[in-house]
Amino acid sequence: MKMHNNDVAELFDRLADLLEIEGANPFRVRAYRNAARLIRSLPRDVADMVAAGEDLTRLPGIGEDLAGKIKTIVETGTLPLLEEEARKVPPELAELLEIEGLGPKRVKVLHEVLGVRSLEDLERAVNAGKVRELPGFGEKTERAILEGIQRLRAQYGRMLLATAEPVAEALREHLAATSGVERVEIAGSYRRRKETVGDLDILAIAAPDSPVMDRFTTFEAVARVQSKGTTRSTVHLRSGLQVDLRVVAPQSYGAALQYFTGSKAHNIAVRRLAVKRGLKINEYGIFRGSRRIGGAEEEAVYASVDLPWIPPELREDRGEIEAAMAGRLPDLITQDHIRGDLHVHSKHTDGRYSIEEMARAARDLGYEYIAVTDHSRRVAMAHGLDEKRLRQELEEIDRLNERLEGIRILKGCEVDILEDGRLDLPDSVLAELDLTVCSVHYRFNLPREKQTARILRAMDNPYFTILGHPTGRLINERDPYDVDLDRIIRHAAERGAILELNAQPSRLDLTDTACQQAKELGVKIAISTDAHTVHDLRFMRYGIDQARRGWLEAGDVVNTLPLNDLLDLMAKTRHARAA
DNA sequence: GCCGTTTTCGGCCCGACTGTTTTCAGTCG
Repeated sequence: MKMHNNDVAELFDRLADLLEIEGANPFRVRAYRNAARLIRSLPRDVADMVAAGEDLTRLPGIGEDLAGKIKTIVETGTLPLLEEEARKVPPELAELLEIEGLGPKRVKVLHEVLGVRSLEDLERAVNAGKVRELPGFGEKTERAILEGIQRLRAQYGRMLLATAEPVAEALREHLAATSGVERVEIAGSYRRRKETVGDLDILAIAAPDSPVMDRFTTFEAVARVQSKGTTRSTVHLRSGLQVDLRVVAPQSYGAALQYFTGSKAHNIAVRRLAVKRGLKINEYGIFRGSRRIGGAEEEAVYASVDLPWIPPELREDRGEIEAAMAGRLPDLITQDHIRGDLHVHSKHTDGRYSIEEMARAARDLGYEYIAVTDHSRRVAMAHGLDEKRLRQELEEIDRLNERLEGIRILKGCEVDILEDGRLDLPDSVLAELDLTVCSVHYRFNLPREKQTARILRAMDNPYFTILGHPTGRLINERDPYDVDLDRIIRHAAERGAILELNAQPSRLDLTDTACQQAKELGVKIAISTDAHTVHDLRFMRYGIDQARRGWLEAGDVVNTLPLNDLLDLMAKTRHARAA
């Protein structure tokens, strides 16, 4: 079985867990975790890189040893060191690290003294009153462990950004309306606009006598107060979301904002630069010795290490520091660049509104154009269009375009990519369209080779324009289908095909790193909402967030083009393939 | 385990909060 990047990263993470419980050198543990993180972010499979004889030690954080272990993993599917460690430490113990308040030291004690191996064992030990007798444990710890077990069992993983947003904004306003509060900002992965958030990190400037902490812990959505101090408190909301509030002094606000925005890897990289310059950066400011030299504004943190301010969406230590040093940070796309939406449905298939209603809603957003892309016949569940019904829709669009001012409706179709890679409608009718969004909706479980070949073949069709939701994933619900995305992106580059960044909050398909790779290979992206209602058109901003995380600039995205330029590009794309 | 115009050895980001201590270890972010 071929080992993909996630599989390799998984093994390193497991090894890091076991080493940590064993009490190994924490920097060694970190080296494995860093490697796992790096491998997950790579655009290509390390297995392919190994097969091609590439030098893996050129990757940051990968030395001779890890390069050798990667090679072993992709060639044998396993890692002797991991198996050896698994004999010393029961691998199930790693699960206990997920419990809030339990780290490697305590897990080790639980295992060695009480023989705990699993969540169930731990639960029994707590109920038998044995845990409180251990050194360093007490009754409160016992209760915290029980609660932690329950939360872990109820937990589904990280929350969609779009799900967290309403409560996050309500909380922000609640805090901002508190007396003595000068500024409030949500930092963390929320500010970096990651597709999911694990918790919220809120930062505030407040006068010393401000009741902001009380206002925070008594917010109506709070289910449980985990800790409460003068500068930091943690609560859990009813939705399950954990929220931290930190109160900082005005002269530290910028440093704190930078620090709590993260990512952790980005901060470590920035601080390393600071150390080289004899500076210390922490959440209170920038210091030379004990003397503060800045920290009120975030820009000063970057300026202190000779960098321009870096947009939060880029702060993942995926090259943004190097780009900033070289003065080559991207000029990231914004919502204002967007001139239209190239993937929307109407009530002719599974949408809820008429074409006219969708077009007017798009015009209200300030768009120049909207492409109606109803489903093709194969998607029977959505009452997909056959040739005849599609032609009727095209006639309706002609009539609307004559009548409607200020918006142009483009003729499109979300054409199903059949199992063998053919498109679901004959070329004769596809030729009448301005563009196609071609997508996979069935047979997600094809073997990788077949799934990849299916999509590559579809791209060769002269009427293929945009690959819709390229991996089919639904965040927290459905994994991407097994497909060689690297090959697909390369093929798109060769064929002049466009890839969609589907802006549905639960799809956000392509991922940030895939966007980055597409950009590097010169593949254009369409950021589209896949709207089924007029309200869904507003999902565009989540697509923009993701695009920014993927380093995209306006010039990388086709729906920033004025109408005529867009139509020219679509026509050229077809000629390129037909030739 | 990685890494290097201050180093091939000795560093590796750093502070708050909790619960258990009697001055601090463990955990978290």
